Amino acid sequence: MQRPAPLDILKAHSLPSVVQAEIERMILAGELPAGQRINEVTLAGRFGTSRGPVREALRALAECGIVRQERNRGVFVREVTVAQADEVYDLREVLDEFIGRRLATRIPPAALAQLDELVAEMDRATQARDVKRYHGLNLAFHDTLVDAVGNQHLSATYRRLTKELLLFRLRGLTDGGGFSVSNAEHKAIVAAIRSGDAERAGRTLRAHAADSRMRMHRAVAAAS
Amino acid sequence: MQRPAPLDILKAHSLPSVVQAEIERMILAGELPAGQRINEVTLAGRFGTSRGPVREALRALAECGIVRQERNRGVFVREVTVAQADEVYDLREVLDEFIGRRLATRIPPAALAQLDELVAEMDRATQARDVKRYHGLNLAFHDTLVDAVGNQHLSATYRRLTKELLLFRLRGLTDGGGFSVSNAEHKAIVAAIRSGDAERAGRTLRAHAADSRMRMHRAVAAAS
DNA sequence: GAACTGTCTTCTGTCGACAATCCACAGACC
DNA sequence: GGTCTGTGGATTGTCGACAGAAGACAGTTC
Repeated sequence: MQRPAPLDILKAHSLPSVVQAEIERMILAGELPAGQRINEVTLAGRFGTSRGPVREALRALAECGIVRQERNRGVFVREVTVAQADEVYDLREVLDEFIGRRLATRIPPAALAQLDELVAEMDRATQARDVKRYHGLNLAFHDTLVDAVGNQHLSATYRRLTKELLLFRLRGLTDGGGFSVSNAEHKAIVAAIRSGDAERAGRTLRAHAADSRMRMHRAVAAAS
Repeated sequence: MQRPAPLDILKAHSLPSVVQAEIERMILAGELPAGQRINEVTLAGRFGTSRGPVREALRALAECGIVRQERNRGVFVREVTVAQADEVYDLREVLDEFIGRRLATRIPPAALAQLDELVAEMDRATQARDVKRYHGLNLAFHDTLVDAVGNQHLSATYRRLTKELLLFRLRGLTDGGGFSVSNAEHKAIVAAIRSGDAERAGRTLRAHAADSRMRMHRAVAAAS
């Protein structure tokens, strides 16, 4: 995954693009709570633009499911239900298994090294009790996995689903309960991939996704 | 999958929505060839609106990958390369297998009946040598399959991929070579699902996707 | 006291206009 | 003759303004 030249970055990022990215960041960071109504003029004022670019950005976010649009009523931060999160987990299990099977037979050495590094970092974060850093590393770990496959459509699909799950976790229950994902699972994943056994790697990654879903259900049950 | 009340349809379909749907239709119908530059004023004139709604529609289409936006240069109908189509097929195989496994154990009777009906219709279309009708029925067959799972995220993801493949086929080679997909495969799929054997149904559907990919490669090879 | 209705405010939906940018073409220079 | 540069037209990016719908509030009626 090579990144474009610095000059292209400035040219590609039009005003609506950066507005879109910023709104998405605000939502995923929890600054705009789920269900919250989004006021166009307020946002435009915050960004120092007119409503046009804001509307285009919101339209794009609506298309990828981050916000919901109601005619003549405005846009709202999408509220993800438990049932919908379950649907997403169904897909994630399938995609994760695919990722595992593929990587077991053809993972780029650089990606494998990066996974080792991330696991080590997560160990350090665990020792330092740095939950926030651990969480970030965990996301990076899965991003590295999916990108290592080298299928951009897969990466895009996976990221879309991940965002939705992130949105769901913001729905109130702050899942934050410590190091929810044990690093041992991550080590098992890397080991399975390194073994070259497609079946085993696929099974391990699918189990990881299933565990994640189980934790979600437990958190929901505990909150209600 | 219940459809909204008639009143909601009018209320939900805002002007940018219908513009978006119409542009998408024009592209997927081949009226706007791949790589073609899209002129905003022309489109706005055709729809009798100003450029605002058209811009919002294009923005949404760019987000779901139908068109490509270049800053200060305009939007172009997306050109799908063979490599990208291959990526999509990788995903389709995985999703199709999932669909098969799920449906084998829990397909709604109504959906199964509809599949039977569609297969019968395709037989009739084959006898009548109605290629266009057969193609439409084929799309409906797969739509019915994916929707029968009852996972809206799966349906949305699958449709996105299908659109991209449709876009690819429009790229010049008109795949049109008769009844490219044998109805025998469809019958095998329905039979496998009806048997309740998840393994078998998954395998059958995955093979169907793989065959589709092979046909694509052959068409490309023949065209070059 | 509760429900209904009319008005008022706020916000979205849409439009036309202006500025900035890019592309094509013609002319000049080497 | 080929390449570079300057100009003109066309198109996009952005803005401010107006019309219309939705919701809130108060007044009225049963």
